[in-house]
Amino acid sequence: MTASTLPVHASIADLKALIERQARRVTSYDVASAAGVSQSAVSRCFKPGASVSAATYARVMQAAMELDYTPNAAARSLNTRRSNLVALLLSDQASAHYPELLAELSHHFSLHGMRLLLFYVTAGTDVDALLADLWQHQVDGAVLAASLQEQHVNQFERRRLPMVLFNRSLRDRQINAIVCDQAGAARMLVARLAAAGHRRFAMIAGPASSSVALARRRGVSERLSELGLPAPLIISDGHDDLSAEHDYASGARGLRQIIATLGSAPDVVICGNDSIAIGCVDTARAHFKLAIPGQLSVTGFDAIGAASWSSYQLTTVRQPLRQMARATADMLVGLIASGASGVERRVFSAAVVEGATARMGA
Amino acid sequence: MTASTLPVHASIADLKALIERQARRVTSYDVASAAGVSQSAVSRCFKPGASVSAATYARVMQAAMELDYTPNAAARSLNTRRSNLVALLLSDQASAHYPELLAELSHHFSLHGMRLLLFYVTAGTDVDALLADLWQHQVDGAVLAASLQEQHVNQFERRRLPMVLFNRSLRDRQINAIVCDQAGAARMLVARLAAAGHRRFAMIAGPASSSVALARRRGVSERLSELGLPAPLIISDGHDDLSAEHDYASGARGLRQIIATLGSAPDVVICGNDSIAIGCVDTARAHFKLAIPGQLSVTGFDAIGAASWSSYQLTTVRQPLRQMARATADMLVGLIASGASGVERRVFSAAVVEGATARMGA
DNA sequence: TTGTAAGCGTTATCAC
DNA sequence: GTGATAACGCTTACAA
Repeated sequence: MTASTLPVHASIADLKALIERQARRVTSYDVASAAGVSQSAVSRCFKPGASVSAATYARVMQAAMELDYTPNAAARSLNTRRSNLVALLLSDQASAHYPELLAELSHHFSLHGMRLLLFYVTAGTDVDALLADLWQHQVDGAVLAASLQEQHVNQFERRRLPMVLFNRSLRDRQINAIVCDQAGAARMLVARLAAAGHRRFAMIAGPASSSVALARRRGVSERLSELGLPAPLIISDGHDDLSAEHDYASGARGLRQIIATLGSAPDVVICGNDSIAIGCVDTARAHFKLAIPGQLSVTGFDAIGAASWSSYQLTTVRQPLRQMARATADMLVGLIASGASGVERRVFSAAVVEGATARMGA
Repeated sequence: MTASTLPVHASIADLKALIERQARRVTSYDVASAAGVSQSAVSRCFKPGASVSAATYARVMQAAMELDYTPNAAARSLNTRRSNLVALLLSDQASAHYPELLAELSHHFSLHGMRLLLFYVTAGTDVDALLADLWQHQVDGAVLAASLQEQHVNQFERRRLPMVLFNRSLRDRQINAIVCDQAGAARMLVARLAAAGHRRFAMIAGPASSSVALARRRGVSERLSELGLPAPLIISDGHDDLSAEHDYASGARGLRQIIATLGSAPDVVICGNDSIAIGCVDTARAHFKLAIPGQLSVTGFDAIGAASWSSYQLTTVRQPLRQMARATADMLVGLIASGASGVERRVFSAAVVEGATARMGA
């Protein structure tokens, strides 16, 4: 027993000292020599479905543990051409409106052994430089949750980098995407409001730079026209400075503008998102002394945390964000694994959350 | 002219076809052969301060462009031992309370050419597995913005991986950190409230698992005792399910519990964060019909977006989050560059935001 | 300034 | 099951 263990321990200590002196990393060669096997045996032990005898495996793992050995992802990536990295292109809008998105995506990708490399796309971002950096990192795929110009999206295709658009699409282009039917959600909301007797609609839309906001706006207009109701008065701030405070302020401003324009309150104000809606509700109550939903209905989108606060209990629309995050990971992982080219577009639908800020007939 | 350009174009097309056929990536060798230089010349052209003649540089860049060449970060990382990757360990608490943190960190690291690799640490996370994955990725450093056990933090030191703790610290340990003086902020708040005449204090603390929440709680208690005021009644939910809704609900529950325990409302309720405070304000108004701040003062922490909404105008405390993010990037980049070992701890201080939910004497 | 050649630490192919 | 050996694509002395 001592005869077999002592020499091993001695050599492990020596090895560690040697590695230290040479200021290099612990490699699979070190583990191999410590375990008395070949380097390729070590490599196999760290590959999930490889054929190694139990005895070899045990000795290798023991040595690896004693040396604090960890496989080097850069070296592996060089060889396998798989980095297990996924680029996430995120706008500050997306992260502001869907704080849980990131955690969900991260979670689902990690289930597949993949990690997220973060690329924030904000107003001042040099997208070309960002992409140049992105290509270098050899990511296996990308999730596009930021609005990019078509020319930039095209580069992903040219480089054959698997990608999935999240809640956005490109006109006249078939691209893999996970989306929520924003227009459909808006249409449904309009239909329910109309059924409950609302006739004079107004809307405070989100930023025109957001495809989500545009789709909601389109859905509202179209459905109203189909129902033979008058076109809504639509207010839209040109704000790209996306912060909850800004949205709140545009809700407040928007309502004032609507009432100034119409001369009186409409039946309902459909707001492009919940922050806007809350700003609208607060202004309606405090400034115009309107009872909600008695004298004015207000609705939002997204079902953020504050929407359920008892002061608001906002009538809003919830996207199945967790499912969408999961679908995004599954789709991208599938594309990466199969190298497939078939374009798929998964459309989720949103659900109206009946709160207490809109009259909804029985 | 044609004599010099035509052949080049022909060979570039051939080269692209060849690479395509061999299903391999475009390498610096391809660029070298297209530009008629050696591979190392190409490498130099992509290295910032290298010595290359203008003519060579131009031809290389031309060829690189035509071939869509991009340096391979994995290969570079393999021999420079620098990945330009920073691991960000994030709790869902941190991302929920500081939605802008991520964007700020990402921005400041990108200024140094570094990208964030995301590691979410949530309740169910297997931290050992997470760290195993982290080591493999050869990150140059790590930002720890999640609560980890000491044994896990120690592993970063053992592996000599530069790290910076964000808004947390380890008892009896000197570790590089960027923090905000939560206890100091709480003390200042207490002092101001006491000066304005508040005597009976209560607190609805955040989760005991959060070091930030604990520090705030400690600051409140200590300062009150120094002032010779009675110890506060402290309510704390054991909630680790961190969502804005949950915080809001604990604010509501907390106030009921406080009033039930004391038999009447205290002078002020200091809440561990803004969501809790807003829940408390709503319940005070709607359920207990208390005028705020007339009959009850309420304060929060963090100055989230909703704190400034006109229904609340919360008196709260703001951390200089952007500066802290910047300092984090600077510190970590410095540590990576210098291989330094000196421990530094930068402490930022927070500022009271005078809202309308607490009586603050002149 | 430019080219040659030796790594960096893996995985993969192929005999044994 | 196991061990040589050749990539993977780059950086970096060193020589020219």
